[in-house]
Amino acid sequence: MKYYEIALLKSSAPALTYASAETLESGRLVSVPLKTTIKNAVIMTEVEKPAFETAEISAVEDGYYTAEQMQIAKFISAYYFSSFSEAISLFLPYRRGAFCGHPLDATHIQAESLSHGQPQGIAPALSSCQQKAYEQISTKQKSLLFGVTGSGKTEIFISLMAKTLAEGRSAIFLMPEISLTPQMEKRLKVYFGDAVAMWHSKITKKKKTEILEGIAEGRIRIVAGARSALFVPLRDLGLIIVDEEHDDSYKAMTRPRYHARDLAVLMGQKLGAKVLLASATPSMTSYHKYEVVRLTQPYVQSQKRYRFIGGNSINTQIIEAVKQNFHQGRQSLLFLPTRGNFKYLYCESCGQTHKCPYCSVGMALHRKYRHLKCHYCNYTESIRESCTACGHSPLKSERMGTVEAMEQIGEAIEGIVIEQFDKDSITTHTRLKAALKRFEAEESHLLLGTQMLSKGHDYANITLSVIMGLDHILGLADYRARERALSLLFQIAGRSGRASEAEVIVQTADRAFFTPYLEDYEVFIRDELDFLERGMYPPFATLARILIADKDETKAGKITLDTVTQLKAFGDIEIVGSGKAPVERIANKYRFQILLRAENRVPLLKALHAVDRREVEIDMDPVEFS
DNA sequence: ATACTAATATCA
DNA sequence: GATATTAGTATG
Repeated sequence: MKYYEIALLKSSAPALTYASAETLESGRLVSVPLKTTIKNAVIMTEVEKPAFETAEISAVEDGYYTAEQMQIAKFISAYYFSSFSEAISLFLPYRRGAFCGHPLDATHIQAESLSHGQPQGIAPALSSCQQKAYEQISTKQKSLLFGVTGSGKTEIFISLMAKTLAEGRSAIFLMPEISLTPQMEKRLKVYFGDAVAMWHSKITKKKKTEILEGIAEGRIRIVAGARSALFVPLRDLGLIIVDEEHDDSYKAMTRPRYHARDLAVLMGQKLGAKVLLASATPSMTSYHKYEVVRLTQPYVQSQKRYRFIGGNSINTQIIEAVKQNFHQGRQSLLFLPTRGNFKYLYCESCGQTHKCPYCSVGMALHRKYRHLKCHYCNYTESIRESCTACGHSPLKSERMGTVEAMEQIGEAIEGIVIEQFDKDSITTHTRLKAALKRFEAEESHLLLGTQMLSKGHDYANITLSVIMGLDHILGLADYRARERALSLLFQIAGRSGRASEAEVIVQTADRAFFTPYLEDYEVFIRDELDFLERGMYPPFATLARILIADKDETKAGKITLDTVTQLKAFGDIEIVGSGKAPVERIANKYRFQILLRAENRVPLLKALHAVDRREVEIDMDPVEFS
């Protein structure tokens, strides 16, 4: 009998020991009995016969994790403070393919796939600028492609993928959002046909099984999609592209709290694959850490005129601009960071805002559904006419949202058709496609929405962009507030990339912040890196956030204090702050946080591995501080 | 994670 | 005192 430590899949349980008569390698997929059920698990290491009773492994399954997958999972569990089980569960195991279980022979695949008659590997023609960038990228293991919207990054991506395939290797293409996948799928299919598969959480189970089969047989060689596409079992990985690399959606908000961009870089190094990060508004960290390849000359020349206006809601200036543009038969875009009618109700008499009973945040007004809704826990209640605290009536509505903006503009401009573009309205793939199709066909005239609008590719014909609510982002207690506000402005302005002339209206009280940077994001990056260096923020330091949440406020407070006390013993880390989280309560749990900083990750990891992790959640390299 | 157990709240 | 709900713990 041999004894093995195993990690259960899809579980947070610690390593357990099982017996088997067979010799099993690390990474092997098995099933084991636990309590009354059979669970999937992965072999970690062989161990001595333990003192306690052991059960026997019930079956050896045909899948396995490679040594590299096991090593990367080990890294994830150590760096992002998850169990090994949780880390390895991110990955999909390899399975014996159609080639009798032998590692796939690269030349074999190529001959196979080319014989299917797909238009594979025929790269697009590149402009001289694109060609230059392509060549620069080719010589480097990893690099950052910095190019404005409409500078033709996609052609470079496709050329790199074509080259990778021609070398008999495979590629992963990451995008920050599922909503971006359809457009990219269309473009990739033209060049790579059935060798491309899209992968994200909304792909059905059946489809995923099919794709995994295709991967195992070597038919599918490019996987494109959201974060989870990084973990598919492609063989001979030669290229990982992370598009819109600045986007915070790459950071997982549940355990393991990994950053897909950072992990892509690590995996590329480990697997000998090229890594390309790309953005029109690169993150400060990537700009600082990686070699920058610039794609300066826009593919399509687009002149932008910026106009700054005051106020904090739809005003005549906005109405007039949209109306004029509409009457000229052109399309507009309007961004604001709030959903519904209003973000909260405010009592002018006692100064209270109407709060969710389970969270310490205001209830948003959704007039259409005749209710108030908490955007943190989704609790809803009927609309209040008077203040809960003092009875004063009526309540004042604050911070306009998408629905309210639509109503006001719709009333003010006769005949305008507005497309609501936020997650209340775009709930499915079909709706997304329909909205974009209507807009493309010019059946609608104004795209009005939240963050969703900033992502994605060009919306054909937009000649006017209105950006509201940037001051709320600029005012966040977040060391990246400036970056977030400016990159958002650039991303939204970039949506009108194809129009030869476009106006951008920015509603802000802090015009002085934006003006110096409008022509060139790189000017901002240099200033901002200075600012971050002086303030000792990433990339010049490493941050970690500890989150404590409990129904019992006293208990949560005590855990926070105890943890702080424990951390004080470590002289080489700084406790930047501790106490109540900015959102004190969510779903009836009281939230506390501790923010830590160190010169680099080493002392931080050392200290954090000493704290009791049963009652706290550790978030390395946090991007969210609420 | 999940099944099982101990502890505590709820109730006739 | 019995039963429902919740919190805690071990799982191999």
